[in-house]
Amino acid sequence: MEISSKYNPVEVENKWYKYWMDNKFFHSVPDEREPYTIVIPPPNVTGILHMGHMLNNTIQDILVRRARMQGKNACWVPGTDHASIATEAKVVEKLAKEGIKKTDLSRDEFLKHAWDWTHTHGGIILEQLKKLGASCDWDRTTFTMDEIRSESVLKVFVDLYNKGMIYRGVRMINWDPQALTALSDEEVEHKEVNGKMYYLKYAIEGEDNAYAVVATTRPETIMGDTAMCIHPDNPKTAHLKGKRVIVPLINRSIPVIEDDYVDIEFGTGCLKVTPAHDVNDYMLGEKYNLDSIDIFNDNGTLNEHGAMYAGMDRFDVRKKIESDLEDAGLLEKTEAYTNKVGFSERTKAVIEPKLSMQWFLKMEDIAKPALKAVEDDTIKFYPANNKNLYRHWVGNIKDWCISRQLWWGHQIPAYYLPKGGIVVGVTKEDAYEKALKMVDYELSIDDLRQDEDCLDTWFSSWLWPISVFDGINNPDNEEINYYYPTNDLVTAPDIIFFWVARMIMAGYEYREKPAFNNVYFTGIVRDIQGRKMSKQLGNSPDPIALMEKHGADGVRMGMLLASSAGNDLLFDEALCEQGRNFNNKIWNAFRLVKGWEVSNDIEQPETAKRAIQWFDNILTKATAEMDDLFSKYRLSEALMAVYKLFWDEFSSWYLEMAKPAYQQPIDRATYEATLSFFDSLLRLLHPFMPFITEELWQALVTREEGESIMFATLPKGDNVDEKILSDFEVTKHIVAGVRTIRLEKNIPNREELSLQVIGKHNNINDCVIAKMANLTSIEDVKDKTSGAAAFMVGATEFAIPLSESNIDIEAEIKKMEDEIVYLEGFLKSVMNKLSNERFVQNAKPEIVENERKKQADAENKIVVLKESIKGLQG
RNA sequence: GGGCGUUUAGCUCAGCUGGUUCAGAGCAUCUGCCUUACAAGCAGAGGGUCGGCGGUUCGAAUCCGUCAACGCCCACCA
Repeated sequence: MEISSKYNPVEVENKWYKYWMDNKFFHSVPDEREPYTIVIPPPNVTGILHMGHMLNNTIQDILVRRARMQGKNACWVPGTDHASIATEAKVVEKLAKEGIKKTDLSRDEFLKHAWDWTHTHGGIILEQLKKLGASCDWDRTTFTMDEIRSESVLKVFVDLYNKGMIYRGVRMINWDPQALTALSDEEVEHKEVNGKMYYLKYAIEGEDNAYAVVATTRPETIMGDTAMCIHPDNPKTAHLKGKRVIVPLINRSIPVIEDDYVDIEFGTGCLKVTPAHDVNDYMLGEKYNLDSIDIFNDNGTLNEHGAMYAGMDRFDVRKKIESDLEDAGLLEKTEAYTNKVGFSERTKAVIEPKLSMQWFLKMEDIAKPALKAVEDDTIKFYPANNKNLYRHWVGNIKDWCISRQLWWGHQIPAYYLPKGGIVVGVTKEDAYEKALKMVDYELSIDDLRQDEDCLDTWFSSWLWPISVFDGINNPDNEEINYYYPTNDLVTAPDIIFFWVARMIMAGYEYREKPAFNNVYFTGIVRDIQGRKMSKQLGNSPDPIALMEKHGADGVRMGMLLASSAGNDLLFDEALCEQGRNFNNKIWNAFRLVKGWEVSNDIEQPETAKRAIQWFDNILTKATAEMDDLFSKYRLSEALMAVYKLFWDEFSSWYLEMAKPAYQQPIDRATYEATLSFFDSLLRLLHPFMPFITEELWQALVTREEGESIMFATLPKGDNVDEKILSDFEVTKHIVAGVRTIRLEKNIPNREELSLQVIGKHNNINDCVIAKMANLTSIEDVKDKTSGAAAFMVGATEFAIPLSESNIDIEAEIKKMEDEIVYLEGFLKSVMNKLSNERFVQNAKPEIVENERKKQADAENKIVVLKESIKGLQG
């Protein structure tokens, strides 16, 4: 045999990807067809492919390929994200290894390093996606910091500023002491941490040996205390009213204030107030006009306000101050305590609340249309329960801190004037022109000083569905008008706030249209034990290695099999094996069909006619099922439907029926029908498994250069003849019945048998039964041969006369008696229902009718079986 | 502390508005097969009190209540 019995994906996959690229099959330009658009969630420019990307992009590719095969003008736009914090951190780390400190570099010098890094490591991930078969329009590859995208970002900033939606102000923000930047609320993860509750003794001024005890988790912040707060109605602390207390160790006197913010039940009833380092304390500070003492440097060490701890790290101070307080007799006790601590989503550093001057975007108005769109299903979420999450967040939205103290990103296009004041302009020249109109003094362009900060990465990615078509800079260009709104967005639910919600807002703000019609939220890829995949655990397989081992098609299928809609996915490499096995199954079915010798002179056997008629219907039915499943984004189930169609219906049933006898040629009509079925199956499979389907589609019949299954239209799911299908189900049961008897009686398949039918039987598929079960005859009889092995399908009994050695009358009787016992139990439950007057009165007529039918069938079967037993015994 | 979700076969999951072929699928398991496409395979089989309890109903995996376990999101209790 010249074709290997094992499918070898690797070379096949490379070959066809190149073919698709060479022919520019992924490229889309606007035309008269209906567009279908997806924008990729841009991966970090210097990132590498992980399993989450694999899942996400497999799903996108399935959707895009399917749309393409539905005749739509499919456009999947790829690109990468500059990932401000993550990339800057990597570059800083790399420089550190070379002994270079970021602070020793100028902004321009640093950016040169960052661009070098980006050019060296950038875009690797896109190359990796090609291995997966991603049919992105690579000619459209964009980057959030390329010229068009950068200009878009700056324009939007200026526009929002001019509309009064962007403002600058001092607020309590989340400070990342490692990345040395402010973060938005969304970039902070709150986690439970086992720590201690410290009970500190604050001496009461003017009283000897009298203390007010404060419970705190952060003793290192006492140097920032500017008040102690009690509840006005708390009798336990009433004696402190109007007093002052002394901050331990540093002996500074602070007032006792009263506010009902304090929880009487919690701790000691005394709260230390550190306005510079706690959001609540800050609010108290505002309310009572307290001083704010910032005791931290930006990197989390204490500054000069930290007194004897100046220069030490905040966590070292916590340890040190504990023993110092103890030595001073000012630590009453400590207790184990669990509280929630904020961590930087990127650097994992503990966040420090910090009072700081930052840029903010007002969210209230911009959020309104975005809330409505999801609420009224203009934008549909799959699974829909994410709507709750979305509604809650968008409904309670706070202003977005958009400035970052980083260099890698879009520098904020705001310029400070020498004598105070800010101008905002896309370019320095724009800003200068504006500035000239504002000031009454001599001003040169060099007098303008640009804000040092850059914008949050998400401030560029929220424009993505628009900016990739240049719809910000050229709002009326052909592409944006054609491709926007995009159709589907496929993303992980953990960026619903970061990205999805904000894209919807930008969509309405700048296009007055939804950014996309549907959002498909994938699950999170976990390992088989349900743990998140992480570098630390080392439980994330290398996607490239997986694809080399099982083929991209196999891995795609493995991913999808595990990802039932709306659930996290427990990835198991065994699923890729299942995918690979399926590839092999398809491959071998192809080998069989291609191995047939075709003859024009043979008449088409009846079996083949029946098989073709049946398969035609079941194919159509499965197609309709898949259409329905796709419309609900239940891709995993759609794959399973076509999997079963191919493996069970086509391979195990159809091909076995259509197959000519050993070394015999096949008739032309059956051959053509089989090729046509195979072709349809490959089309249905193509979105899931692009490579093997292209390989076989090309080899199935002679194709022209430049043809591809990518553009073959999908089969239509029409109405089917249910009678043919249900008749065939009975046929299958009869065949299975014979096969079971062969197994039980140890009768080899090659040994021919005959079948007796006792009772009603539609003999339309008898030729099929004979072929599939290797029977010489099927005949209606009144009484079966004594000792024949019998089985029932419906109310009809089938029997196989056996040779002497196989007859076991006892066993036959036992089998039938067991069946009778079961049927009698069943009958009893049916009768219970039917004898219940309220059931007969209240239930729908067809339900009652059905129970009657069940009763009749069961009674009938029991009669047949009893007769049979009598026959055997007699 | 609020809100949401999940709980069905050994595993991963389907089961829409309560009643037909409602207890299912794939994988895994077991049995028999190197049968002339495929042992990465073929044929067959077993396996579940639908998380617990209570209620509504002629009838509940499905509706209601409650409890439990797990998961996620949000929130300023030091």
